[in-house]
Amino acid sequence: MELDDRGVYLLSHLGYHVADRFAHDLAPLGLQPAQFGVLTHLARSDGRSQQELADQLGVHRNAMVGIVDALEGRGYVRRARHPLDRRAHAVHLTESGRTALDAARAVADELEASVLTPLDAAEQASLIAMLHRLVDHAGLPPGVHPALRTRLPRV
Amino acid sequence: MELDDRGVYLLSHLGYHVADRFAHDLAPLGLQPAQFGVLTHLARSDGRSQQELADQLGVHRNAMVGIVDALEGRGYVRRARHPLDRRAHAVHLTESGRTALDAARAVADELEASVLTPLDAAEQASLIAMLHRLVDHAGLPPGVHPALRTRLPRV
DNA sequence: TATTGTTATACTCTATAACTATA
DNA sequence: TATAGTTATAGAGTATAACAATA
Repeated sequence: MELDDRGVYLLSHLGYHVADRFAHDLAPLGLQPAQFGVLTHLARSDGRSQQELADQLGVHRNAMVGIVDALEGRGYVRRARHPLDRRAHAVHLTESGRTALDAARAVADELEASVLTPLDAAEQASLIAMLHRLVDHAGLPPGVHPALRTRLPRV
Repeated sequence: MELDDRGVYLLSHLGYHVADRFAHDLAPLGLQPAQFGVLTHLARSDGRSQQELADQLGVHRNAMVGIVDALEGRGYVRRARHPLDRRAHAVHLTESGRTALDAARAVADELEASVLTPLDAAEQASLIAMLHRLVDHAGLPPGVHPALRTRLPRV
């Protein structure tokens, strides 16, 4: 049995490749995958505290400081007073953050199309459905995974 | 479009998870993924130099020193004089190295079965065939991928 | 002059702890 | 006493450079 015939090998190989390409394609927008993750969460529910964001992304709150710093430095989010807890910051998506998120999503769509090119529409749907079942079975929490944790594109 | 519906997201999420579990399951054998990779290559063609092994695994020769050190320390390989080049070492798989490799392959088989449990035999074959096509299309070199580069199981 | 294996160094990342201000 | 955010520190991991032996 060759390495390349194992599903686990193919999955991890392809998974790393895709995560790597995503980080690389995202770089021109000044975004890292983890930062994209934060923008995504904020788009669904704005004004989260850093601790909440950290929990949702599966990172430590210490690391979230730097992520929010970077996003704020680019004007993609702003820290505001939290209405219920004066210890916490309410992190808000700005207009340019919204624009950046849309651009990042376009990058993800292009990558998706590029990676899945060899499959026709029915095959793509079938693949995604099967991957979904595997993810569910593995008990992986939605929206949180190690590739989003850090990772700069290597030059 | 939710994150979880993207193929690229599912692929990277699952890929990282599988690589992580493999490293974890391999640890009791005293092997890291990269070391498993070296044993696999030696099983196919014994007596390679460290430089050749480094090329095949996609790591730097400096890093191969430590990998071979670890394998030699456990008695899984031995460094011998290279018949053609006195600068180089010929790395040979030992009997216990062969045993360890077989055990590691069993670990990989168990992981494969565990991960793919939700799919019936036909679906598994279909998934693997599609992944194969995606890997080929992405131009990923066989037998070399980042997850095999290092990675200790996190406690 | 280039290459193999090796070692040492520097750099990056990550994880932990510690501090403050609130609760 | 516990928690949110922050900062500093230490530890691990990785990459780069430099060296001796040989080609």
